[in-house]
Amino acid sequence: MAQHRTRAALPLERKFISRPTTLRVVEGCVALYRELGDGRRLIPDVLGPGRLFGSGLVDVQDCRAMTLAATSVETFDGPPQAAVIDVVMRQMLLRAQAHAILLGRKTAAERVATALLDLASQFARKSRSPSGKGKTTFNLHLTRADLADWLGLTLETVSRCLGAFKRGRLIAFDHPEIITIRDRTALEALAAGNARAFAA
Amino acid sequence: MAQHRTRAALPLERKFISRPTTLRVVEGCVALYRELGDGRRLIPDVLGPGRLFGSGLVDVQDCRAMTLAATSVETFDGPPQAAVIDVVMRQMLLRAQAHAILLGRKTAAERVATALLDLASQFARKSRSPSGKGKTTFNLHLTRADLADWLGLTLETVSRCLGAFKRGRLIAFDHPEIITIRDRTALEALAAGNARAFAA
DNA sequence: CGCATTTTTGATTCTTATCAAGACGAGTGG
DNA sequence: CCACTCGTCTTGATAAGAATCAAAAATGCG
Repeated sequence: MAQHRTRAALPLERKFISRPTTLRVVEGCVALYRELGDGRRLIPDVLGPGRLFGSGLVDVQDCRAMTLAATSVETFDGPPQAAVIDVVMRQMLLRAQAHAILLGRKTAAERVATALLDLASQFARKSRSPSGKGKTTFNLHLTRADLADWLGLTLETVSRCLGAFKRGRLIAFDHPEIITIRDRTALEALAAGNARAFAA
Repeated sequence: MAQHRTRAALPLERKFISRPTTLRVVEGCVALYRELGDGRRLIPDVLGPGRLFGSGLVDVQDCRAMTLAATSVETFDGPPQAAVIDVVMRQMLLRAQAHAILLGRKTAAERVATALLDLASQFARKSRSPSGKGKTTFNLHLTRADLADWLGLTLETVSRCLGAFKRGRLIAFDHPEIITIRDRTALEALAAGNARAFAA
């Protein structure tokens, strides 16, 4: 599936990637983003380990990519195989459509719940202690502002939602970047649009 | 580019398409849509003549398609060529990302302005009279409710925006479905996010 | 010519954005 | 080790934008 590849080892902190190649996230987190003329910014997708991106794939047009943590990526020398492109594009499109629903028709709380579940699935640590059933802990690589630009909200609203979830025992966190999911069922109900609770 | 094709001639009015084939819009208008559990609905894309869609292409997952006017489509017998899929997917992804920005970061007026320009480019009538410079007239195949579901708004807000544009001489319409663009420049400025005017 | 659907318009409410301080944490230099 | 500072996060008060509720006007259809 992969052509000749080189480990690029970019332990960049919030550096920018603009080279025209295809890349795969090995560890860490990459966010695609676009800036409007004025201050507005939008992050259409957040990529965890295993996800592919690069020119001619995803950041079509004028999207840029930025690493949000100590991140390493592999580069592919030639253009990737057509079959690979197809699979990745399909996944991107699927995610884009799901995200469109989120942006167009979900409340703030529903958006944050959806985001938490997505990030948990991409960044979950395997260390689920014997006691923890369904409890997942993961590193939220995004700041509140990044989350806001991903979810079409403001950073204050994101913070309020996370606070409300914490008070409601859906999640837990001491450090604002290390999140534990305590009640996945409730989060999923929220994300799906059931459960009208937890206004920001 | 096209394989053996048959004119399917579906002069359906808001009928539903669910067959697993690849289709091309010949004339009329097709909207892809998804329904959430409760009443909420979202239209991720609206397709005019020339656009391709169908299974394994666009309405990936559980998107459905619906015709919004007397519409005819061609069907392709086999699966389309890989190159065709690639081009179409790329276009869809591009549009999806642009739409994500609209949904995530634009005001109601900006969204409606963007939609009008998009629809004008897809459905413009060639009959630009000698006097009309830049004036385009087109048939808005979508109802206000459809527009709302496309733009992540309510039908009332859409109606108010259109009314505001009409009063501001940006557009004109007597029949609510036949729209004429009178000031394309202003609309484009609005759509781009400049010009803070015309709150709903 | 009614009847049903869509559109417009108005009044009000709600959610979220905006504005404004603080609080917390990490890193720096004395 | 301790101020100091910068960036992020939290929290509160207020405001703006769009949703909701409600009811007319158009429009289209049988």
